[in-house]
Amino acid sequence: MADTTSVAGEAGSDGPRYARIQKVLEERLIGGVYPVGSLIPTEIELAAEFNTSRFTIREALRYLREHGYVERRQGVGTRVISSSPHSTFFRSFGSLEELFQIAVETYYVILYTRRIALDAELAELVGGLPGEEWFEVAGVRWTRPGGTPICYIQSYIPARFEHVIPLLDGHQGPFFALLERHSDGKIEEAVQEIRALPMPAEIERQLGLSKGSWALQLLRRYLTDQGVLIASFNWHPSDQMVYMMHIQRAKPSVD
Amino acid sequence: MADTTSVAGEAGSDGPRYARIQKVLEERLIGGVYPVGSLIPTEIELAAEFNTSRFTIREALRYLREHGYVERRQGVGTRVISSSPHSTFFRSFGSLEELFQIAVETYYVILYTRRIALDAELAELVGGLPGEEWFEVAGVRWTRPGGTPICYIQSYIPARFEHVIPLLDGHQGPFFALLERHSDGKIEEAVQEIRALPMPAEIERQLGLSKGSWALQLLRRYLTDQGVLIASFNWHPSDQMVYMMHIQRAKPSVD
DNA sequence: GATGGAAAAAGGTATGGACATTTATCGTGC
DNA sequence: GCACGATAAATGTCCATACCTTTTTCCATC
Repeated sequence: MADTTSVAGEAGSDGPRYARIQKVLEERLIGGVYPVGSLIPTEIELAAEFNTSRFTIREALRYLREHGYVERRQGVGTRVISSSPHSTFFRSFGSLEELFQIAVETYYVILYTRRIALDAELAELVGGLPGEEWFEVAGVRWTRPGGTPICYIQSYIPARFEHVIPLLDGHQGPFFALLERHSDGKIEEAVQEIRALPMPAEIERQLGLSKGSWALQLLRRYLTDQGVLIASFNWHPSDQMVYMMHIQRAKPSVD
Repeated sequence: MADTTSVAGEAGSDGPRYARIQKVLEERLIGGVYPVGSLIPTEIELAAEFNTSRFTIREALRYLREHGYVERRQGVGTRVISSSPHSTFFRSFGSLEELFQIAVETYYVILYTRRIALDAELAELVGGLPGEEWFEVAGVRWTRPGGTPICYIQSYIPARFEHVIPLLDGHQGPFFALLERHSDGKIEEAVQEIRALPMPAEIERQLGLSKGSWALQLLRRYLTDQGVLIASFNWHPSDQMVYMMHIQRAKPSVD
């Protein structure tokens, strides 16, 4: 009866121990034993309950975190954020997280920069005045250098950031964000608006694009159909991985 | 000089040790020091090289695996499968892996089953004869129970599998595959063809679908525009996680 | 009451060891 | 030559322990 290797609430003895603990905890999360918003017991407590080591508990919790059940914070604890799993695919895809991923995990190549005068439509889009002088920066986002092109992007930068434009020509990098750090530590973003647009045919030819992957087709079609998608990226260089992203539609979609 | 906490090839001392080792190994993978197809040094060897423990090496290798650089097999070693990172998103989405994920990570609810006679178009689609008696099974795939509907699916099953049809009515489960295991161990698949179709409006109403997430919109639009997408799933119950999937277009798309 | 620092609590990182399980290989015996 | 078993090698799992870092709490001080 009291098999020392058994796990409370889980009779089966197949597979590694952390997997069984994982299942037990998952059931508790789904069943509401650990309500959304609450803190679950600490690693030490769980290790005591399941009569195992902290290592094993951590392996189980790793799964729960990667499946979107909990978030963990040093000094605080493990908080329940969902009572159901989110596949990586849908969790990211159904929210802004996916675009966040695209922003930080992909590769941006700038094709050209040019000085423009805002027309009426652009002025409204970027929050400027018609006739005002801005810079237009065009680029293509890739899955990785030499990988699959994702979308064609036009960004708009106010003229007061003119001094950064030379930095842009030929820029290639994992992402694209222009920031100015002022003496008081405040960070100002140069790129005001980024439009993801259907890729012009000539650019497609120029880049020698094969008829793209699903990712390209889907994303491009979505962005196209939505009209315009505006995204502004903010990057905090002081922090290793703190990115913030705000996305809004330029015009309400018909839905 | 010979700081014991430093890592070969990496001068910086910021962040945890495994993160620095991670970067060094990543550079070697990108740079071709560890060529694609080869086995990288074992955990023990790496631990010795970096003067650290196996735990730390494993943390670093975990990252490399999760980013698509290497695959690891017990009893064999760690093999290089790519010299560049693949974001989870694009790696899966750009290939069949994504649909594989959808197949195993989502939830299938069968709406109805009915007996039909093949018309000419269907006959060609499923590889039967016009007038032949088959079964049509309609269902909706969800991200999870009660989650987001992904697509509406019609499946076709030859009449000789009639005995399995009663099992289907009301079926709900993580995936949908009907298999027969013969006495010789051979496995035969009951479901011949699965069509992903635009969801009928009445079903949408019946299910009370909110205007869906991106995932729904994108996937549905893609499937719709492609006309018909045929997928056949094969499931090997003998193996815990061996799924095979074959996908082909019913009709050549215009591209 | 506001401030600052100490202390506690929690997860994060790391060591060193042990044993289990899987896989490939090699040799032996048939 | 083939089958089979032993063996070695590599990753997988697990333990006990220690210390670090972050966050919160709370108390003493001003």
